[in-house]
Amino acid sequence: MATVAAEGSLGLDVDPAEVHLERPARREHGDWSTNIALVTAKKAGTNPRTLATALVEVLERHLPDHVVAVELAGPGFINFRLDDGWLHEALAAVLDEGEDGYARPDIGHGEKVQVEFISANPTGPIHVGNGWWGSYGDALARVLARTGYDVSREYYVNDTGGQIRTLGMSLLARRRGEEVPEGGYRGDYVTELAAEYDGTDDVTVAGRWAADRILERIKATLTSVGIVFDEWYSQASIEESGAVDETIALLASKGLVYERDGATWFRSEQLGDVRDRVLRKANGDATYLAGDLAYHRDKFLVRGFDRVIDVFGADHHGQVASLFAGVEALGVDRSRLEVKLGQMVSLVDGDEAVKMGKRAGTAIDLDTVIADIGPDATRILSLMSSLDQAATFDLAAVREQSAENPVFYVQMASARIGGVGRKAVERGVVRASLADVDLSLLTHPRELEVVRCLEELPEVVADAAADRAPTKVTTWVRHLASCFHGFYHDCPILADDVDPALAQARLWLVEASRLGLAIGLGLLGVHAPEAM
RNA sequence: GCCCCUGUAGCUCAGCGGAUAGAGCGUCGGCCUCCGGAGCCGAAAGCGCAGGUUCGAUUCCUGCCAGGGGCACCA
Repeated sequence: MATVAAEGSLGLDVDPAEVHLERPARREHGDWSTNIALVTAKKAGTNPRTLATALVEVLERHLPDHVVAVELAGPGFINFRLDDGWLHEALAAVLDEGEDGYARPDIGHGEKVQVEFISANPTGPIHVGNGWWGSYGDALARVLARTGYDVSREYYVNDTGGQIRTLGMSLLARRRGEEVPEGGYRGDYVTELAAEYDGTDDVTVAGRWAADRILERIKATLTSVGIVFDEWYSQASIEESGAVDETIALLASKGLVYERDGATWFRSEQLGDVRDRVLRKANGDATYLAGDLAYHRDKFLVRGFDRVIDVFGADHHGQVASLFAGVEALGVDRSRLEVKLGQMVSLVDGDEAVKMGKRAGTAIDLDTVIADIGPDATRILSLMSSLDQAATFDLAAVREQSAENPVFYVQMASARIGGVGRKAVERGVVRASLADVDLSLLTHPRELEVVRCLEELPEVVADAAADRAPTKVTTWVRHLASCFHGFYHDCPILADDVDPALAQARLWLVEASRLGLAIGLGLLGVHAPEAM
């Protein structure tokens, strides 16, 4: 606002996309800062410092609300120093809007978006990577839901095809008390399921039965870490509905399909893929790609999602170009599809590397990790690094040094907040209504730091949504916890020598902290315990 | 060979166009008559290499080096 007023009176030609009003990294650079002189000087035919000096003079003649000083700094930044009043107003706004209303920027405008994630084949327990990418998908969905998107979470169940027959074959072998043949699934869970199976010897029937049982286990595992879905979409249902044939026919009608060597091919190369792909094999089976294209046709053209975000593991990178080619071929603008690839996750346990391999049954189950370090630690750890980072986690460090775990650091803040509430009750202190409390008594640097942090949350949430990066929320939550611990350490709330009016203001600051933590942890799917 | 991701403090990770690059663990040194010290304060220590774009690059572009992943009529 200040910059707008200034540019008006000087008649500058500014590019709004380049001009930023931001919080400087360093406190001594003021509360807010703008680079307007830096980016506009060349067009104005002058140098940044000269232009900034002129702008500062204009601004000093009519200071905006709460601004007490405007300064030229560094290469041409204009820094604004505010009185504490703006922070008190910000705090009041946080409390006024509350847990449901605060930090809910509408950037989605009701756009209908589907987030598809995990979608692990129901041929065995899900592994740690699924859990990591699942935490991402779930948190992203929560962030999008908070920022005005109409979100649907979906798990695509690959309950058909060769792998299901392989699963059935493995199950039947175990039931006969034999070894699982080469290429089959050898995990102990197959043996356990075989003992319960009393159906026919048909491999598909046996496979389907086992897949159903395994899927139930997967659901239970995911539920235990707070990951839930709106839809479990069956691949078999797509094939059985005839949608695959319809999709191939649709592509054929556009001249994008041809026959060769007995198979049906998709001309994906002309749409950006590295080569053409098979849709129907010589044996008559549809390929995974054909089913996936039918599935995406269903997402965009039948169910009408404006946007689809697919979260895959990096090991599925090879199918991305084909998918984009297919979506475009179906007449859907490819910008409506986003594919997020989660890099591989590796675990170590002290000095020992933890093996990851699925068919051999040596993969570390997500269940095992959850049982080891707990659901909250599992979730927050998986949301500490970005999806693009091939992260390594040391189970021993999280387990044995649990007191030093970041989860505990954040939850400790939550527990301390709960402790203040309990202590207040114990001492008969009742929080007065906000209208009767003077928040301007909050002048301690530690108190103001907490407010500054809380004030940033709406922007953090908006950035997390726009960048599809829920990890930004994790960073913020840890920062808030840090600010709160500092405040808690230096600013007694219920001690005898604290002025009652100040105690009231501090109680409300504690409440605002609780609220901020609840919003942040809620977006991450981590509990905010009142006691530990 | 081609495609994607990553190289930031001893270790694990944030930051991703701005002014003196952050956190946790580890190391070293302080703080408990006080609401949970599972905390707080301080110190040492870092942007793989080389060009380019820019007023300004850890951040964007190119090349190189190193690591991970992918290139099926499997899913």
